[in-house]
Amino acid sequence: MPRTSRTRSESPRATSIYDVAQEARVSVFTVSAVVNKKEGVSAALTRRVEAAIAKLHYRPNLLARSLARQKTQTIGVIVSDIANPFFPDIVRAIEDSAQNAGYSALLCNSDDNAEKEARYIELLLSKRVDGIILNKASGPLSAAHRKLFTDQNVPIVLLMRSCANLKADLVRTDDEHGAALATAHLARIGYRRIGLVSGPLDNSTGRSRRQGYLKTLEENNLAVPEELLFEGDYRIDSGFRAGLALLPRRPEAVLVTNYLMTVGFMKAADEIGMRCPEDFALVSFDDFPWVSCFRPRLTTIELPKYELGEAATRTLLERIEGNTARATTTTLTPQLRVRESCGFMLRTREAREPLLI
Amino acid sequence: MPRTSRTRSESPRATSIYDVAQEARVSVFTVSAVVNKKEGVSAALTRRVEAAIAKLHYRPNLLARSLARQKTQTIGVIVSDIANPFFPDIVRAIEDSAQNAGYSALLCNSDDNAEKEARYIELLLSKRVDGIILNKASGPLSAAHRKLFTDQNVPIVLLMRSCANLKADLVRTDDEHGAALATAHLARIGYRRIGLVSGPLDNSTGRSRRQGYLKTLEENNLAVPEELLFEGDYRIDSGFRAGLALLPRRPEAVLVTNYLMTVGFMKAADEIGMRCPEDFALVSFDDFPWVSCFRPRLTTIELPKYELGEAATRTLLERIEGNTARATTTTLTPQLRVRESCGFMLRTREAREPLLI
DNA sequence: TTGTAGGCGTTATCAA
DNA sequence: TTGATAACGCCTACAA
Repeated sequence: MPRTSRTRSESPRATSIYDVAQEARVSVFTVSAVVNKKEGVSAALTRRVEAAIAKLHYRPNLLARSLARQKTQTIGVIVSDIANPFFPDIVRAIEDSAQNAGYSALLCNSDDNAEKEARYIELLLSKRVDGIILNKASGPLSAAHRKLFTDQNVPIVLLMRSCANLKADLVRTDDEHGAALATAHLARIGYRRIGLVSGPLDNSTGRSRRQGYLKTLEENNLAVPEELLFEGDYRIDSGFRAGLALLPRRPEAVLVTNYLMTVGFMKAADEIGMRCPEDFALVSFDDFPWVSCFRPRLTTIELPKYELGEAATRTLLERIEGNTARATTTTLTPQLRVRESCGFMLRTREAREPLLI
Repeated sequence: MPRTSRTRSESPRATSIYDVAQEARVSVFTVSAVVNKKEGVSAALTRRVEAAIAKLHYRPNLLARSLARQKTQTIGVIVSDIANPFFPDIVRAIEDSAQNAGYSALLCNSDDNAEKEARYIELLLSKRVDGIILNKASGPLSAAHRKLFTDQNVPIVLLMRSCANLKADLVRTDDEHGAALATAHLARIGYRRIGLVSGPLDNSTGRSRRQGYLKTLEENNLAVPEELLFEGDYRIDSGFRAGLALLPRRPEAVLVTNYLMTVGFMKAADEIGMRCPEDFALVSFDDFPWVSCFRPRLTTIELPKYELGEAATRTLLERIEGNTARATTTTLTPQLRVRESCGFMLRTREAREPLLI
């Protein structure tokens, strides 16, 4: 058989299964069987092969294996931006879970840009990943791409954001509930003019959080303060602009639907010279270990990031292993963490003071 | 030629270069030439091939290409933990730069654990990545692994931490200088009992920062307060323990050498009931957009994270493209950002007061 | 300019 | 139990 003169590369080829077979005086089949721990290779040959492997430092070329097996043991992960602190924990969980199951993760940042996302999807598919975890950019999926997924039979699980024209597994948090928790908390404290800094309304997360907010206002017989609604894009700058726009209109409280926008919002408050919670109350989305260390301590809606990543990976791997049941939605429950930025302590103290007079 | 009956898989094969060749009534060579935009294919055939590609939605299998070309257009990235806020920006930069040059990034978390790191290195090598960016775990590299790199001719660039027995390119920040800047600033304000919460001293970063601190104490004729030195591991909990250990000993100031440990340290201060900067001054390492929004505003040594990732990728890609010059070290300069936690404002006010009496 | 066929390093089928 | 050999899908030296 081939393996003749090494025409192309001058650098010595890495030792292949042929070299091992030759060294151990067996066929490549036997080497392959030993490497893959298959039953039924005699002890004698197994020993010889193992010795040859050790001697030659043989390591199977996973590229060739992937090509032959039609399986790469690799998943693609597309998030909008790993530098957004919402994602690192999720990606960490994905990588952990994938690795434990023998998979690696290819990381992509879409910047919530449909074109970039489309390019990444094609790339991942060309690289023949076994599945994709997708934090979908705003907007629908192109028909061509949808066809690609089904044609190539590559499972995909949606992370956080659903996609109108793609019925795939979805792993998300209960955003409407989260926003409702936050809004209800503010209403309970006694605020009536409660503003909202939402995410983009062309995706499910942004809409759900807004919905939870609106529903709760209604439940509390609070009018929707149209001049206190702001649509951001989950980035710092939009939070900053939201602050500049909303704070002069004197909201009593505001719900900011992610951490980065809260950061921008607080910057704006600094510039304007308004303090939280004295001049306005705030509840933020997403919790981090450091928010309880600095003032104002943010009252937040905690999103179980690591669990999100775990669930997404678990779901994807099940699909890869052959689960063909219909698409599921896994919804994790967020939690309200009351601290200081909502002015809870403040109000209760104020409320007590009149009694003291 | 082969491509006979489809023995193995029942699911329809993805369209391959052969299908395109057949559809366009040309040879695979011609298709390959068109796909790779090689000179010298007649306009007529080019048209036919392109039509066939479009009709069949052909996308080259990058796995097969990698195997044939002996190049995967993929780099491996091993960091201790993407959930540590120091890394997301770096990884983002790496992914951006890699993508721009036509490479993808495989992400791995070593948890600063030598065994885990070793497993990842073997995995990446087996996957035939074209190069590796390594934020080395503490401890030397095993001889076997060093041999692997040279044998397989896979370039590697070290990120932040050097490695005693591996002469490879290194991209890092000037940690000694950074720590010196911080310490000098504290000394200038007038503190004399300055503590240190260092990282692990078995790696270069931890040692350098400690060295910068010690050197600067000496330059300022300050004794080393042995009871105010604490060796942490860059995680929150070690910062917390550092706080519990050091704060009761009443340091005037403390240099905490990363953000997560600062978070733990502040938690400890909260529990003990000591305030920053009133009861102790603090300078932290690493800066984030949100540190200026919450109190106390941290005075920090800013590390150019994105630039670090860019430089590491650039260096690696040059090696991959064939640069064989001797190993280089790229050192980026950190910067002092004076805010409130160092007590600068406080002290200057106090300093003025006596004059007012 | 285009085609033929061998090689990349595995896996897996089918004989022996 | 083992071996020979055809895939996997692409690239490319060499021939035509």
